[in-house]
Amino acid sequence: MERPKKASPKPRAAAPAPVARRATKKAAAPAVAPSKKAARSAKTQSRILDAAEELFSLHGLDGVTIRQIAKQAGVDTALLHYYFGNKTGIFDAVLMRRAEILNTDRLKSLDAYEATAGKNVTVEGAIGAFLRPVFDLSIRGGRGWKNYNALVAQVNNTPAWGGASMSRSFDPVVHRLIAVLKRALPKARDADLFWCYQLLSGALTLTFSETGRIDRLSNNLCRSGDLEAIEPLMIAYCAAGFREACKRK
Amino acid sequence: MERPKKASPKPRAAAPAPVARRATKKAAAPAVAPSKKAARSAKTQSRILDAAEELFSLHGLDGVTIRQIAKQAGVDTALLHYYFGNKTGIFDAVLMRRAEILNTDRLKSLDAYEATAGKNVTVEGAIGAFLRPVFDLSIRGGRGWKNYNALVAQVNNTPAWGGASMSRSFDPVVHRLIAVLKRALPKARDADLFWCYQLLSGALTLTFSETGRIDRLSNNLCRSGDLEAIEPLMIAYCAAGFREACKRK
DNA sequence: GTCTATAAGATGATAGAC
DNA sequence: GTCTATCATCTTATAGAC
Repeated sequence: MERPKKASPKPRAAAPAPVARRATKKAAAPAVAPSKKAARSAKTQSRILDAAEELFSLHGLDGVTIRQIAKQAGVDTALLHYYFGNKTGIFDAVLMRRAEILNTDRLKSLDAYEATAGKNVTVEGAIGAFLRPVFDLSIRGGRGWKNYNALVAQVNNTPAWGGASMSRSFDPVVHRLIAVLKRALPKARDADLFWCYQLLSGALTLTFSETGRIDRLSNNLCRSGDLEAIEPLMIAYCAAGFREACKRK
Repeated sequence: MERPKKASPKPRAAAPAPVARRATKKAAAPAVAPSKKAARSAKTQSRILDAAEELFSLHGLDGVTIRQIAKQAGVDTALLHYYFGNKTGIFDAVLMRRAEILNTDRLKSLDAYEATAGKNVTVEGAIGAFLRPVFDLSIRGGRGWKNYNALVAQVNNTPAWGGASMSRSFDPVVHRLIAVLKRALPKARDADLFWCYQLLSGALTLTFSETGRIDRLSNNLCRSGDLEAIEPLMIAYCAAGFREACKRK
């Protein structure tokens, strides 16, 4: 987003950060009202983020206007600025909202796998523990998670607003995955493990982008949205890939 | 690109298609001038497409304005409309320009491999024949090919302007690849082959998007642009993946 | 073929009423 | 907290001079 734009004339304090201000509210207000208002506010913000998430996942950061988001969320554009400051503020909020949840799930999954596998860590097991949470959320988490994953696929492949966001969100948990994989592949070179992860990452994000291309390509033999079918196949594919590519020298 | 825009008020004949018009030019013109002019025109169009290719590869269709393209190409915006009609006309022209070349190279490569391998077709061989042309062009074809490949990576992962374009450009040669692979994996189910191709496609396009993420993730142990390093590793990885995933039932 | 000028409208952002 | 109204700017696209 480094388009040559008018340098925002008045760089006033970006967003009033309503959540923070709520704490400083005068205590004279009725006991029930504040929490009720807060709940309402949280709900509105959620609606805004849901709408933004869906639109961004379809058209990318620059393909969506503030007005479109506001319209789809059923609120006024001014509210988006009130809550999130500007357009990139909305975009970042969309990305952060679910990243933490996914990271927590993945770390728990890897921890649990390592604990039960003990000395017998396998490549399939490690990759499965890494992939299962994101498949679970996409399959059972509702449309929001599907939209989020499709958005991540775009971010992952877009230089301008891609690399940095992905690193910030996901690098720690990837390092955790690599550490587990090293127990199954003790002779593998670090560089090869990272390269293999990149191949896994590309395969994963394209799968979640669900563009419908595989449907056309296969004459409807495969369906983009059929995540149940692709999950076990992907684990087998990537595990074999890691094993083979990491035995080279 | 289905943003709610003013439906272009005057749907006049899109582009004057200057190349076509050249043929109908009055023959009274001097013998040398027409071809000289044509060469100049072709060069200008090339410059425009080069600029558009680079900007689109960085920011996507909606992240680039006609003015930016014109500025980078060193020409006036009106010229872009003259040659390509509108913005999507430029985008399509960018995608088509190199697609044919790449497809031809790939088909030749697969034909040559099948001819020399005879009965001994291997998964590595087929995938190598499919991948080598695109790696060669990216490594030795200059910056234009790098930009094009990065753009394809975005298109591949963007639902709105993704699935259809990719199918139109690349489905035939993918079917050719699958046909060759079937000779190495005669027992594989068609659906599994298509799914595996999707995993290969995601890995391939992310590699060419060169977002710099792998550099950060690996603390500069791997470099996004180091295609020579990733090519043999990718062939080994994907071949092992195909073999393993296609033996399931 | 290329440029100047401009139409016609969309966009991000803000101020201020309630 | 939410809405109305609006600014200043940017956008695509076209007409017409040369």
